[in-house]
Amino acid sequence: MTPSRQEEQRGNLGEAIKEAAWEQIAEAGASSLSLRAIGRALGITAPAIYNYYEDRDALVTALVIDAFNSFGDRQLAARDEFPGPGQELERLRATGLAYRQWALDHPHRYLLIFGNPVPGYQPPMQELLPVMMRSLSALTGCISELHALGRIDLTAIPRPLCEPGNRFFAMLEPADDEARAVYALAMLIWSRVHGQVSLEITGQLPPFPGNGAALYEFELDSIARQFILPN
Amino acid sequence: MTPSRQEEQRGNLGEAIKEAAWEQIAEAGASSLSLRAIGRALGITAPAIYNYYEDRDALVTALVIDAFNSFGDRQLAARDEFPGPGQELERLRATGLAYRQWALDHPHRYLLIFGNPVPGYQPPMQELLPVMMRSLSALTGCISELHALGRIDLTAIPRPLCEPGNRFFAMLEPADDEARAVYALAMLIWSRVHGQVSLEITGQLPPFPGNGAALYEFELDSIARQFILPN
DNA sequence: TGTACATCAGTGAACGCGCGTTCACTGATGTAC
DNA sequence: TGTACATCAGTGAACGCGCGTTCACTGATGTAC
Repeated sequence: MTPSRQEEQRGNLGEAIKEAAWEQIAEAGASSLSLRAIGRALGITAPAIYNYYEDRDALVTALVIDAFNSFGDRQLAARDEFPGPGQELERLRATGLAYRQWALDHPHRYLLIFGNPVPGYQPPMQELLPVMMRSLSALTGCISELHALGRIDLTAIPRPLCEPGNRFFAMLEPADDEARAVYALAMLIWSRVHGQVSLEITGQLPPFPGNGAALYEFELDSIARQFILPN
Repeated sequence: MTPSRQEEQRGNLGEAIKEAAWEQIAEAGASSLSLRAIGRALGITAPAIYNYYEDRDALVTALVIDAFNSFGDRQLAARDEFPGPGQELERLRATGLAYRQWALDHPHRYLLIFGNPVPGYQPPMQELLPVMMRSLSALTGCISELHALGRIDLTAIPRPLCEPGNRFFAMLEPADDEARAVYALAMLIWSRVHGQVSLEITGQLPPFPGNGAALYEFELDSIARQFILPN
């Protein structure tokens, strides 16, 4: 059954609303997202939006999910440009570079999902957690893969981080010490990468306005040197 | 001349306004700061606030400055607990630990100064830059000090980061390559430290809810191992 | 010590604004016979 | 092919709300003689 004209229209306006929302967020940040302003931008009235999203929070949730998916897609695509065996390090590096590049391309989306919480918005964690995990799956996948090849230097990862008994590890079904170490490393890498990227896109990395790339690549190399064994 | 009762009162209410503002920020974030709500909390009317701050932006600026100063003070005090010669590494470590602890103690102040920009607030950079620099002066001071002792491994710092010709280095008067390398290292450290701290206080570092300290101390050690030569 | 005056922190009403959400509606589109 | 009906996306008015900021004011406090 092909979609009726009504259904087509419905789908299109639903997307157009999100696009207008992103434009607003890019101009003034996520916290000043306004249904009335979206309506104005699209030449419709604000109540029309309720045909597409239950309320303002539902729209924000849709935006967050889209952002996570776009972010994850970009990293997975970059990783998959080095599909061969023996290219594990290249895959990790490509994932890291894609992480930063997506954030630079979409600073407001990055800040929406990883920055300050949006005031008044209560994120539906149950719905968001899987899509958030997926958005980091290229990174965790690369690390797991290297670990399977015995190339993660487990001795470089501090013991306390591998202990069971916290809510995150509880989600990984049968996790042994090694599996936990692998995840701990992924989070450590994430933390370093996020630090620079978040300072960079908020304009707070003063020394290197033109050299963010150099600092970032140095950090990726530092990570590889510190935790990954040569082949 | 001792302050008149009017002047005393004036000073106290000015401070009380900031305290009430911090309480509001702690509850709902900086972007929902409202003069009327502050008035309500203090049992005064909103226009009275205009006797103390020119407008809402001026109040936010005062809060930002206070936060930077409190943040800087804490790090400088922690550093100064190891005043002896030969305690340079302890000073650096104490500074780093104080950085995280202050952020954990005052997450909303940290997010105000280093997180997403406050929507609608245009920070007066000229006024804020010195106080921001001071808030990181414990870190930059420790690094300079180690450098003076020849204990910074300059070969570990990538060349591109030390090149002149960007706005930050332009502020440092007679800067040679080495001085630039020292600042570059400080910013690199800042970026790593900020990454973990910002994820931690926004509740996004899932694996280590109780182990943030362990990961953080590991990162401080990694920094020392990577960039600082043994005595 | 007492009186007249000046100061000025805080008031309360008002301005114009924007917001999310509800609700009865209308009018174009699509369906059934 | 033509007519009667059903659907439902979008409208426009209204609800109650909160906001920053202005302004003329008042009344307690402090000062000068």
